[in-house]
Amino acid sequence: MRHYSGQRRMLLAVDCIIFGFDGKDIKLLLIQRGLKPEQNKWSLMGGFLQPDETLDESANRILKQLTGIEGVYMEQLHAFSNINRDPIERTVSVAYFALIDIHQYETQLNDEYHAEWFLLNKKTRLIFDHEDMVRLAQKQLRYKAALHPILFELLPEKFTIPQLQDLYEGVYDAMFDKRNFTRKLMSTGLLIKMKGKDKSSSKKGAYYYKLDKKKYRIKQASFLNFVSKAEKFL
Amino acid sequence: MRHYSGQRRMLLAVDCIIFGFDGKDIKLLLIQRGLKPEQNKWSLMGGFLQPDETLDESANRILKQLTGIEGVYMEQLHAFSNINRDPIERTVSVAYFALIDIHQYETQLNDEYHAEWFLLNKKTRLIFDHEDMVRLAQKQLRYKAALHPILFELLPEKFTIPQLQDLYEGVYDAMFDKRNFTRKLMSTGLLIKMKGKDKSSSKKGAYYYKLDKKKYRIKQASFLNFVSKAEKFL
DNA sequence: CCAAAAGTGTTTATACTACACCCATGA
DNA sequence: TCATGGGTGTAGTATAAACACTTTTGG
Repeated sequence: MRHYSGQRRMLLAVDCIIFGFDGKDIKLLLIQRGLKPEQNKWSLMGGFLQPDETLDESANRILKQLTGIEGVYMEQLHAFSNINRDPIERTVSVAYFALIDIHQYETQLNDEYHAEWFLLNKKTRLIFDHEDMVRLAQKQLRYKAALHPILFELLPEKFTIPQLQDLYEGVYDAMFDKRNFTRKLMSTGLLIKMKGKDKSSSKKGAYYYKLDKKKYRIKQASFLNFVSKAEKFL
Repeated sequence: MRHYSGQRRMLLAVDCIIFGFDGKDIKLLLIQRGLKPEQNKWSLMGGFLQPDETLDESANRILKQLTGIEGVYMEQLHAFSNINRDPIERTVSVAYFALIDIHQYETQLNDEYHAEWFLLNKKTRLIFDHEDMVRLAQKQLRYKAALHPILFELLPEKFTIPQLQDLYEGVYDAMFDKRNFTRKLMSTGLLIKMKGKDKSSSKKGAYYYKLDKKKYRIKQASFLNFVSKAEKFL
């Protein structure tokens, strides 16, 4: 037997929700769709699953095509399968979300795709069910970041505590007490204080920190509690 | 335009990891596969996604075919896409996991499929990548149950605290202090004490409780802390 | 010298852990 | 009457929350 008979084959797509942080705000990378239908409308970066690749490989290929970057944090989010989600043809799409450091890559954007960073809360109309995908990704980001230290993926090698706090406050759309925030952060043992200071946002300057990468890899698999109960969900 | 051109269509399958609890142990519902290849080997219950259904609908249809039951807790787990996961033909499978009360349904099993309940830790060899699916489902069950009160889905309407504790201990393969466990449980406000007692497992008998369904629906969306940090993951 | 952001401690309340004895009953 | 499992309380520790002043320095 070479095939299953009597079953219909379908298109499988992969769409990437790409989050970035510019030091102040959380942003979403969108492209102007080249294909019809909905040509020139804003859309997530996506593509079709190829015969010789897994979904993970496909998502990484797509991310690389658009941004030129590889090896970033990426996880499978959800498969979307509404029958008419793509008006042209039945297509099931598996959404992935990725976290990248904007600064490292903003110059690498591939112009061919007319990509742009959008503020996450500035609701841009997207094609198909891409808005559902973004909503779910945002929910998942909050969920995950409340328990695991994944938001470091959005920061450059060197970062300051106030930057980190801005990031968490952006993700949860909430304000945190900086004393309690700093204490929690330090209690993880994940941060290493560096010599220099970042003076770009104050006269006094804020110390740079970097991640203790060894501990980071271990702790990713375990729970943390960055965010208080009430704030874990909106 | 009626179709996307130049893209290959593929088979999409849905496989269901069905967990049950018999009052003592957590079990997994497996079937003897009717189709070749691997005919007569044990397998998850699965099927192909049909043109007129979403993945959620497909998973529910498959569950109903096998067990006759509907309306149980079910969530999408993950899409599995290894290129040769099915040796016959490239097939991407979306796994779902379901929680059902064994007692309510054990008589409804459809004999056509030679279904049987297996102890979760008794490692039965499964076809394809179904063991990966089960492992991931088990991990997800632990993750979710540490934060949300989903394990009630495995119990009948009326249940006792010791049953509930057996259930949690089974899921986490750990022992909990019954005083602390009871206190945590009661502090959720989700349980309503009933008149009768279950005398099937002791002479004194244990009080029956039922869920406060209204509060349950609200709390499912929020965090709980049934399990201590150390035990959230194995 | 002063505006603006960085950095730092203490107190209180809540939640978690460890731990041991009495109760009810059927056999 | 006794073996079996069910039910209950407390004290100590750890974690989280609320809260305000001092430091640094470029302009």
